[in-house]
Amino acid sequence: MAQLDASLLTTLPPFSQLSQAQIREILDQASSKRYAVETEIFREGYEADRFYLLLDGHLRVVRTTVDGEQIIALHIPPGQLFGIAPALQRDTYPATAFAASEALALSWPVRLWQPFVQNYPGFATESYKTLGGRLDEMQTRITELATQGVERRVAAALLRLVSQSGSQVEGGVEIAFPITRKNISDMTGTTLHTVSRLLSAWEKAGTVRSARKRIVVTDTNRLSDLSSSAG
DNA sequence: TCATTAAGTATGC
DNA sequence: GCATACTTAATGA
Repeated sequence: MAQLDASLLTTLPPFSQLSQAQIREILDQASSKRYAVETEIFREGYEADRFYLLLDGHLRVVRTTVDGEQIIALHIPPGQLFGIAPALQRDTYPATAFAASEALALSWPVRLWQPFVQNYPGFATESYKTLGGRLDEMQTRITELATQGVERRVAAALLRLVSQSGSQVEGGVEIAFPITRKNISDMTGTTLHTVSRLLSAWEKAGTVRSARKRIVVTDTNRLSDLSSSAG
């Protein structure tokens, strides 16, 4: 898109090895779109006609179980590719993506995936690194679900959120998008009540500070202890 | 150890 | 003032 500056992409891993001319080409073929909070970007099971790059904001990627339960698969921070079904040899999206905060994304038609992979050095390897990282995280979480107690899982989830999507604030690091106790319970396989109790206890202990839809981790080391040992 | 039920308060359009 | 977010306690698997 003409109004987008090429410098938006030069620092991002999938494009960092490309010339200005190549980045121009890529931008010229992109559509950019803004998404309001809680807007659906694409839906699980639907034809994957485009792939995306998140420029700003955060996404929540959700899978729906047979009985209609929503499981939060992961959150995506700015700068990452998403909806890259073609990289998985899929023609439908494996999950539904929502804007967790107001978001801005570029997208391209899937038919450009192969040309991108072939023509742009580093694009493929960086894309697969992104996918690999997500796979690692999801496997870690499955293991946690099966083997660890709720407190450890919630502590680990908060740590991942602040490390991937944290912003520095006075006295700690805040999760950079609105997140509810229900959201956290949907990530960790517990209930919003248990998450609420844990956060209340941690707040009393000085480990976190929270308000409605906002969570600040004030003692990362303590959370780290909780996530790895009994506490 | 944790989910569920239930019954309340707080917060924000 | 209503819906949504959150808190807390009690009960029981």
